[in-house]
Amino acid sequence: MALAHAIMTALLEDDLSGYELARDFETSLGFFWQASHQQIYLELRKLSDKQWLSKREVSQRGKPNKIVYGLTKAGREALAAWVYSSTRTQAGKDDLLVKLYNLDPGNTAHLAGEITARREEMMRRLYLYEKIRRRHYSDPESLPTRRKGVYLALSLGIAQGERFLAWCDEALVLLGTV
Amino acid sequence: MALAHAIMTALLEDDLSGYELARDFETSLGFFWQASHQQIYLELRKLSDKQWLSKREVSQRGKPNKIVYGLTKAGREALAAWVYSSTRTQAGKDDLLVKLYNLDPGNTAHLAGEITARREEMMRRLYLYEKIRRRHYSDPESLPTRRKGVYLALSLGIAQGERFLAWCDEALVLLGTV
DNA sequence: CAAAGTTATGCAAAATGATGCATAAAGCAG
DNA sequence: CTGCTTTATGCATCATTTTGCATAACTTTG
Repeated sequence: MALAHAIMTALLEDDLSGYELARDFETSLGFFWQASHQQIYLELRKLSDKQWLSKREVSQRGKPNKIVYGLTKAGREALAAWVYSSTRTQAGKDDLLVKLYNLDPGNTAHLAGEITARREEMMRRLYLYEKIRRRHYSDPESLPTRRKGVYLALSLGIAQGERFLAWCDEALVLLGTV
Repeated sequence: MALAHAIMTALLEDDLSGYELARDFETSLGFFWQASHQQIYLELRKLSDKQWLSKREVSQRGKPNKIVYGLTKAGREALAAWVYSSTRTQAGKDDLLVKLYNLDPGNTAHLAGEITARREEMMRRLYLYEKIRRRHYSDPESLPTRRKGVYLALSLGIAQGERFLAWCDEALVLLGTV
Protein backbone atom coordinates (compact mmCIF):
# COMPACT_ATOMS: atom_id res chain seq x y z
CA MET A 1 0.00 0.00 0.00
CA ALA A 2 2.98 2.30 -0.18
CA LEU A 3 4.04 2.41 -3.81
CA ALA A 4 0.48 3.43 -4.62
CA HIS A 5 0.78 6.42 -2.32
CA ALA A 6 4.22 7.36 -3.60
CA ILE A 7 2.78 7.45 -7.12
CA MET A 8 -0.18 9.54 -6.06
CA THR A 9 2.20 11.88 -4.26
CA ALA A 10 4.16 12.34 -7.47
CA LEU A 11 0.88 13.29 -9.15
CA LEU A 12 -0.01 15.93 -6.55
CA GLU A 13 1.17 18.82 -8.70
CA ASP A 14 1.31 17.49 -12.24
CA ASP A 15 -0.51 14.87 -14.24
CA LEU A 16 2.02 12.38 -15.58
CA SER A 17 2.22 9.28 -17.74
CA GLY A 18 3.65 5.98 -16.55
CA TYR A 19 6.81 6.58 -18.49
CA GLU A 20 7.28 10.03 -17.02
CA LEU A 21 6.64 8.69 -13.54
CA ALA A 22 9.23 5.96 -14.03
CA ARG A 23 11.72 8.55 -15.20
CA ASP A 24 10.99 10.93 -12.31
CA PHE A 25 11.28 8.09 -9.86
CA GLU A 26 14.93 7.87 -10.75
CA THR A 27 15.36 11.36 -9.32
CA SER A 28 13.19 13.48 -7.02
CA LEU A 29 10.75 11.30 -5.10
CA GLY A 30 12.68 8.30 -6.36
CA PHE A 31 15.49 9.26 -3.98
CA PHE A 32 13.20 8.09 -1.20
CA TRP A 33 11.12 5.51 -3.00
CA GLN A 34 12.16 3.68 -6.11
CA ALA A 35 10.19 1.47 -8.46
CA SER A 36 10.56 -0.16 -11.85
CA HIS A 37 8.36 0.82 -14.77
CA GLN A 38 6.59 -2.55 -14.58
CA GLN A 39 5.53 -1.89 -11.01
CA ILE A 40 4.41 1.60 -11.88
CA TYR A 41 2.26 0.57 -14.84
CA LEU A 42 0.64 -2.18 -12.80
CA GLU A 43 -0.06 0.17 -9.92
CA LEU A 44 -1.46 2.83 -12.25
CA ARG A 45 -3.95 0.34 -13.62
CA LYS A 46 -5.02 -0.69 -10.13
CA LEU A 47 -5.40 2.90 -8.97
CA SER A 48 -7.31 3.73 -12.11
CA ASP A 49 -9.67 0.77 -11.54
CA LYS A 50 -10.21 2.06 -8.01
CA GLN A 51 -11.16 5.48 -9.34
CA TRP A 52 -8.32 7.11 -7.46
CA LEU A 53 -6.75 8.16 -10.73
CA SER A 54 -8.28 9.33 -13.98
CA LYS A 55 -6.59 8.68 -17.29
CA ARG A 56 -6.61 10.24 -20.70
CA GLU A 57 -4.69 9.48 -23.85
CA VAL A 58 -2.53 12.28 -25.21
CA SER A 59 -1.41 12.41 -28.81
CA GLN A 60 2.15 13.51 -29.36
CA ARG A 61 4.07 14.57 -32.41
CA GLY A 62 7.30 12.71 -33.02
CA LYS A 63 6.61 10.24 -30.21
CA PRO A 64 4.16 7.43 -29.48
CA ASN A 65 0.97 8.47 -27.72
CA LYS A 66 0.99 8.44 -23.95
CA ILE A 67 -1.58 7.85 -21.24
CA VAL A 68 -1.60 10.62 -18.68
CA TYR A 69 -2.92 10.01 -15.17
CA GLY A 70 -4.25 12.53 -12.69
CA LEU A 71 -5.61 12.37 -9.14
CA THR A 72 -9.37 12.22 -8.76
CA LYS A 73 -11.17 13.75 -5.80
CA ALA A 74 -11.37 10.28 -4.22
CA GLY A 75 -7.65 9.82 -4.84
CA ARG A 76 -6.78 13.08 -3.14
CA GLU A 77 -8.90 12.15 -0.17
CA ALA A 78 -7.35 8.70 0.10
CA LEU A 79 -3.88 10.19 -0.06
CA ALA A 80 -4.68 12.82 2.56
CA ALA A 81 -6.02 10.09 4.85
CA TRP A 82 -2.96 7.91 4.29
CA VAL A 83 -0.74 10.61 5.77
CA TYR A 84 -2.41 9.89 9.11
CA SER A 85 -2.01 6.13 8.88
CA SER A 86 0.55 4.40 11.04
CA THR A 87 4.04 4.20 9.61
CA ARG A 88 5.84 0.98 10.34
CA THR A 89 9.38 1.86 11.29
CA GLN A 90 11.52 1.53 8.30
CA ALA A 91 13.72 -1.32 7.20
CA GLY A 92 17.17 0.01 6.49
CA LYS A 93 18.43 -3.16 4.90
CA ASP A 94 21.84 -2.95 3.39
CA ASP A 95 23.88 -5.75 1.87
CA LEU A 96 27.10 -3.85 2.33
CA LEU A 97 26.78 -3.77 6.10
CA VAL A 98 26.06 -7.48 6.26
CA LYS A 99 29.09 -8.04 4.07
CA LEU A 100 31.20 -5.99 6.48
CA TYR A 101 30.34 -8.50 9.18
CA ASN A 102 32.23 -10.96 6.97
CA LEU A 103 35.36 -8.85 6.74
CA ASP A 104 38.63 -10.81 6.70
CA PRO A 105 42.14 -10.15 5.41
CA GLY A 106 41.28 -11.84 2.11
CA ASN A 107 38.27 -9.71 1.19
CA THR A 108 39.33 -6.41 2.74
CA ALA A 109 40.50 -5.02 -0.60
CA HIS A 110 37.26 -6.01 -2.28
CA LEU A 111 35.07 -4.43 0.40
CA ALA A 112 37.17 -1.29 0.37
CA GLY A 113 36.46 -1.21 -3.36
CA GLU A 114 32.74 -1.50 -2.75
CA ILE A 115 32.90 1.34 -0.26
CA THR A 116 34.78 3.46 -2.76
CA ALA A 117 32.14 2.74 -5.41
CA ARG A 118 29.36 3.67 -3.01
CA ARG A 119 31.20 6.82 -2.12
CA GLU A 120 31.40 7.88 -5.74
CA GLU A 121 27.76 7.08 -6.32
CA MET A 122 26.80 9.15 -3.31
CA MET A 123 28.93 12.02 -4.56
CA ARG A 124 27.00 12.05 -7.81
CA ARG A 125 23.72 11.93 -5.96
CA LEU A 126 24.72 14.74 -3.61
CA TYR A 127 25.69 16.83 -6.57
CA LEU A 128 22.14 16.47 -7.87
CA TYR A 129 20.61 17.12 -4.46
CA GLU A 130 22.63 20.26 -4.00
CA LYS A 131 21.75 21.51 -7.43
CA ILE A 132 18.06 21.09 -6.64
CA ARG A 133 18.43 22.74 -3.25
CA ARG A 134 20.25 25.75 -4.62
CA ARG A 135 17.78 26.18 -7.43
CA HIS A 136 14.49 25.68 -5.61
CA TYR A 137 15.00 25.66 -1.88
CA SER A 138 17.53 28.34 -1.06
CA ASP A 139 15.21 30.01 1.42
CA PRO A 140 13.21 27.27 3.19
CA GLU A 141 11.54 29.58 5.69
CA SER A 142 9.62 31.39 3.00
CA LEU A 143 8.37 28.33 1.12
CA PRO A 144 4.67 27.43 1.03
CA THR A 145 3.82 24.58 3.42
CA ARG A 146 3.92 21.68 1.02
CA ARG A 147 7.23 22.75 -0.43
CA LYS A 148 8.67 22.88 3.07
CA GLY A 149 7.93 19.17 3.36
CA VAL A 150 9.74 18.44 0.11
CA TYR A 151 12.62 20.56 1.30
CA LEU A 152 12.85 18.59 4.53
CA ALA A 153 13.02 15.30 2.68
CA LEU A 154 15.74 16.70 0.46
CA SER A 155 17.61 18.12 3.41
CA LEU A 156 17.60 14.75 5.16
CA GLY A 157 18.93 13.17 2.01
CA ILE A 158 21.75 15.68 1.86
CA ALA A 159 22.60 15.42 5.55
CA GLN A 160 22.65 11.62 5.53
CA GLY A 161 24.56 11.58 2.27
CA GLU A 162 27.26 13.87 3.58
CA ARG A 163 27.55 11.82 6.74
CA PHE A 164 27.86 8.72 4.61
CA LEU A 165 30.77 10.23 2.68
CA ALA A 166 32.56 10.99 5.92
CA TRP A 167 31.98 7.43 7.09
CA CYS A 168 33.40 6.06 3.85
CA ASP A 169 36.59 8.00 4.48
CA GLU A 170 36.84 6.76 8.05
CA ALA A 171 36.18 3.22 6.89
CA LEU A 172 38.83 3.35 4.18
CA VAL A 173 41.37 4.59 6.70
CA LEU A 174 40.55 1.82 9.14
CA LEU A 175 40.75 -0.76 6.38
CA GLY A 176 44.23 0.54 5.64
CA THR A 177 43.66 1.30 2.01
CA VAL A 178 44.55 4.97 2.19
CA MET B 1 19.24 -14.31 -1.58
CA ALA B 2 19.98 -11.80 1.11
CA LEU B 3 18.18 -12.96 4.24
CA ALA B 4 19.92 -16.30 3.76
CA HIS B 5 23.29 -14.61 3.89
CA ALA B 6 22.37 -12.44 6.83
CA ILE B 7 21.43 -15.58 8.74
CA MET B 8 24.64 -17.33 7.79
CA THR B 9 26.58 -14.24 8.83
CA ALA B 10 24.94 -14.39 12.24
CA LEU B 11 26.14 -17.99 12.49
CA LEU B 12 29.76 -17.14 11.67
CA GLU B 13 30.88 -17.20 15.29
CA ASP B 14 28.20 -19.14 17.15
CA ASP B 15 25.78 -21.91 16.35
CA LEU B 16 22.27 -20.71 17.11
CA SER B 17 18.66 -21.90 17.06
CA GLY B 18 15.94 -20.18 15.08
CA TYR B 19 14.56 -18.64 18.22
CA GLU B 20 17.94 -17.26 19.23
CA LEU B 21 18.49 -15.89 15.73
CA ALA B 22 15.13 -14.15 15.77
CA ARG B 23 15.98 -12.62 19.14
CA ASP B 24 19.45 -11.50 18.03
CA PHE B 25 18.00 -10.00 14.88
CA GLU B 26 16.21 -7.50 17.06
CA THR B 27 19.59 -6.16 18.11
CA SER B 28 23.07 -6.55 16.59
CA LEU B 29 22.87 -7.63 12.95
CA GLY B 30 19.17 -6.88 13.09
CA PHE B 31 20.02 -3.19 13.17
CA PHE B 32 20.97 -3.57 9.55
CA TRP B 33 18.78 -6.45 8.52
CA GLN B 34 15.57 -7.40 10.17
CA ALA B 35 13.42 -10.48 9.81
CA SER B 36 10.49 -12.13 11.52
CA HIS B 37 10.81 -15.51 13.17
CA GLN B 38 8.63 -17.02 10.45
CA GLN B 39 11.02 -15.91 7.75
CA ILE B 40 13.98 -17.15 9.72
CA TYR B 41 12.57 -20.63 10.35
CA LEU B 42 11.67 -20.98 6.69
CA GLU B 43 15.10 -19.86 5.56
CA LEU B 44 16.82 -22.17 8.03
CA ARG B 45 14.98 -25.12 6.55
CA LYS B 46 15.96 -24.13 3.01
CA LEU B 47 19.60 -23.62 3.96
CA SER B 48 19.60 -26.91 5.79
CA ASP B 49 18.15 -28.68 2.73
CA LYS B 50 20.91 -27.10 0.64
CA GLN B 51 23.54 -28.45 3.03
CA TRP B 52 24.77 -24.97 3.83
CA LEU B 53 23.72 -25.44 7.44
CA SER B 54 23.86 -28.47 9.70
CA LYS B 55 21.31 -28.96 12.45
CA ARG B 56 21.18 -30.83 15.71
CA GLU B 57 18.54 -31.02 18.40
CA VAL B 58 19.57 -29.87 21.85
CA SER B 59 17.72 -30.97 24.97
CA GLN B 60 17.22 -28.30 27.57
CA ARG B 61 16.15 -28.41 31.15
CA GLY B 62 13.24 -26.16 32.04
CA LYS B 63 12.60 -25.25 28.40
CA PRO B 64 11.39 -26.95 25.23
CA ASN B 65 14.12 -28.55 23.12
CA LYS B 66 15.68 -26.43 20.46
CA ILE B 67 17.24 -27.06 17.07
CA VAL B 68 20.67 -25.51 16.73
CA TYR B 69 22.10 -24.67 13.32
CA GLY B 70 25.72 -24.26 12.31
CA LEU B 71 27.55 -23.41 9.09
CA THR B 72 28.86 -26.33 7.06
CA LYS B 73 32.01 -26.10 4.97
CA ALA B 74 29.83 -25.54 1.88
CA GLY B 75 27.93 -22.83 3.74
CA ARG B 76 31.09 -20.98 4.70
CA GLU B 77 32.30 -21.15 1.13
CA ALA B 78 29.01 -19.88 -0.25
CA LEU B 79 29.00 -17.01 2.23
CA ALA B 80 32.60 -16.08 1.44
CA ALA B 81 31.75 -16.07 -2.27
CA TRP B 82 28.65 -13.93 -1.69
CA VAL B 83 30.79 -11.15 -0.27
CA TYR B 84 32.23 -10.75 -3.77
CA SER B 85 28.85 -10.72 -5.50
CA SER B 86 27.48 -7.48 -6.86
CA THR B 87 25.52 -5.39 -4.40
CA ARG B 88 22.57 -3.64 -5.92
CA THR B 89 22.46 -0.12 -4.53
CA GLN B 90 20.18 -0.03 -1.63
CA ALA B 91 16.53 0.90 -1.47
CA GLY B 92 16.11 3.48 1.25
CA LYS B 93 12.34 3.45 1.22
CA ASP B 94 10.71 5.52 3.87
CA ASP B 95 7.03 6.27 4.28
CA LEU B 96 7.73 9.32 6.39
CA LEU B 97 9.56 11.11 3.60
CA VAL B 98 6.79 10.41 1.11
CA LYS B 99 4.35 11.72 3.68
CA LEU B 100 6.39 14.90 3.99
CA TYR B 101 5.78 15.53 0.31
CA ASN B 102 2.12 15.76 1.33
CA LEU B 103 2.70 18.36 4.02
CA ASP B 104 -0.04 20.95 4.37
CA PRO B 105 -1.27 23.23 7.18
CA GLY B 106 -3.82 20.61 8.22
CA ASN B 107 -1.43 17.73 8.76
CA THR B 108 1.64 19.62 9.96
CA ALA B 109 0.95 18.84 13.59
CA HIS B 110 0.48 15.17 12.85
CA LEU B 111 3.70 14.89 10.86
CA ALA B 112 5.60 16.80 13.53
CA GLY B 113 4.28 14.16 15.91
CA GLU B 114 5.59 11.38 13.73
CA ILE B 115 8.98 13.02 13.57
CA THR B 116 9.03 13.34 17.34
CA ALA B 117 8.17 9.66 17.68
CA ARG B 118 10.92 8.69 15.27
CA ARG B 119 13.31 10.88 17.17
CA GLU B 120 12.57 9.13 20.43
CA GLU B 121 12.88 5.73 18.82
CA MET B 122 16.25 6.70 17.39
CA MET B 123 17.38 7.95 20.80
CA ARG B 124 16.65 4.56 22.29
CA ARG B 125 18.48 2.83 19.48
CA LEU B 126 21.49 5.11 19.77
CA TYR B 127 21.63 4.43 23.47
CA LEU B 128 21.98 0.74 22.66
CA TYR B 129 24.52 1.36 19.91
CA GLU B 130 26.65 3.50 22.17
CA LYS B 131 26.53 0.96 24.94
CA ILE B 132 27.78 -1.72 22.54
CA ARG B 133 30.48 0.54 21.17
CA ARG B 134 31.79 1.50 24.58
CA ARG B 135 31.80 -2.08 25.76
CA HIS B 136 33.28 -3.85 22.76
CA TYR B 137 34.72 -1.39 20.30
CA SER B 138 36.43 1.33 22.29
CA ASP B 139 39.70 0.83 20.42
CA PRO B 140 38.84 -0.03 16.80
CA GLU B 141 42.44 0.09 15.55
CA SER B 142 43.43 -2.90 17.63
CA LEU B 143 40.50 -5.16 16.75
CA PRO B 144 40.97 -8.33 14.72
CA THR B 145 39.94 -7.89 11.07
CA ARG B 146 36.42 -9.28 11.22
CA ARG B 147 35.56 -7.25 14.30
CA LYS B 148 36.68 -4.14 12.50
CA GLY B 149 33.97 -4.79 9.94
CA VAL B 150 31.34 -5.13 12.65
CA TYR B 151 32.64 -1.95 14.21
CA LEU B 152 32.31 -0.09 10.93
CA ALA B 153 28.69 -1.15 10.53
CA LEU B 154 27.98 -0.02 14.06
CA SER B 155 29.80 3.23 13.54
CA LEU B 156 27.76 4.01 10.44
CA GLY B 157 24.60 3.27 12.40
CA ILE B 158 25.67 5.68 15.12
CA ALA B 159 26.76 8.41 12.70
CA GLN B 160 23.57 8.23 10.65
CA GLY B 161 21.47 8.03 13.78
CA GLU B 162 23.02 11.13 15.27
CA ARG B 163 22.59 13.00 12.01
CA PHE B 164 18.97 11.92 11.95
CA LEU B 165 18.40 13.35 15.44
CA ALA B 166 19.82 16.68 14.33
CA TRP B 167 17.57 16.66 11.27
CA CYS B 168 14.53 15.98 13.44
CA ASP B 169 15.34 19.09 15.45
CA GLU B 170 15.77 21.19 12.33
CA ALA B 171 12.53 19.81 10.91
CA LEU B 172 10.56 20.54 14.07
CA VAL B 173 11.83 24.11 14.05
CA LEU B 174 10.86 24.63 10.42
CA LEU B 175 7.45 23.11 11.07
CA GLY B 176 7.01 25.68 13.79
CA THR B 177 6.23 23.27 16.58
CA VAL B 178 9.10 24.30 18.84
C1' DC C 1 17.10 2.13 -45.93
C1' DA C 2 18.68 -0.73 -42.22
C1' DA C 3 20.12 -0.81 -37.57
C1' DA C 4 20.21 1.20 -33.21
C1' DG C 5 18.23 4.19 -29.80
C1' DT C 6 14.40 6.58 -27.29
C1' DT C 7 9.76 6.87 -25.95
C1' DA C 8 5.92 4.29 -24.53
C1' DT C 9 3.08 0.41 -22.50
C1' DG C 10 2.22 -3.95 -20.66
C1' DC C 11 1.86 -9.37 -19.16
C1' DA C 12 3.60 -13.49 -16.72
C1' DA C 13 6.39 -16.00 -13.73
C1' DA C 14 9.47 -16.38 -10.03
C1' DA C 15 11.46 -14.86 -5.93
C1' DT C 16 11.04 -12.60 -1.73
C1' DG C 17 8.84 -10.71 2.12
C1' DA C 18 5.11 -9.85 5.47
C1' DT C 19 1.01 -11.33 8.13
C1' DG C 20 -2.02 -14.32 10.37
C1' DC C 21 -2.74 -18.52 12.42
C1' DA C 22 -1.42 -22.67 15.04
C1' DT C 23 0.90 -25.66 18.23
C1' DA C 24 3.39 -27.13 22.38
C1' DA C 25 6.42 -27.60 26.56
C1' DA C 26 7.64 -25.53 30.73
C1' DG C 27 7.59 -22.12 34.55
C1' DC C 28 5.28 -18.86 37.48
C1' DA C 29 1.68 -16.20 39.85
C1' DG C 30 -2.52 -16.25 42.12
C1' DC D 1 -4.87 -26.21 39.09
C1' DT D 2 -5.95 -22.34 35.96
C1' DG D 3 -4.45 -18.83 33.36
C1' DC D 4 -0.44 -16.04 31.75
C1' DT D 5 4.29 -15.63 30.04
C1' DT D 6 8.43 -17.28 27.91
C1' DT D 7 10.66 -20.39 25.00
C1' DA D 8 10.32 -22.84 20.80
C1' DT D 9 8.84 -24.18 15.99
C1' DG D 10 6.25 -24.06 11.93
C1' DC D 11 2.46 -23.69 7.87
C1' DA D 12 -0.48 -21.05 4.77
C1' DT D 13 -1.68 -17.05 2.58
C1' DC D 14 -1.18 -12.69 0.80
C1' DA D 15 1.46 -8.75 -0.87
C1' DT D 16 5.41 -6.96 -2.99
C1' DT D 17 9.33 -6.95 -5.85
C1' DT D 18 12.20 -8.55 -9.43
C1' DT D 19 13.12 -10.49 -13.83
C1' DG D 20 12.19 -11.77 -18.32
C1' DC D 21 9.63 -11.21 -22.13
C1' DA D 22 6.89 -8.67 -25.62
C1' DT D 23 5.22 -5.00 -28.52
C1' DA D 24 5.11 -0.67 -31.08
C1' DA D 25 5.76 4.21 -32.86
C1' DC D 26 9.05 7.21 -34.07
C1' DT D 27 14.00 9.37 -34.52
C1' DT D 28 18.71 9.30 -35.36
C1' DT D 29 22.96 7.50 -37.19
C1' DG D 30 25.69 5.19 -40.52
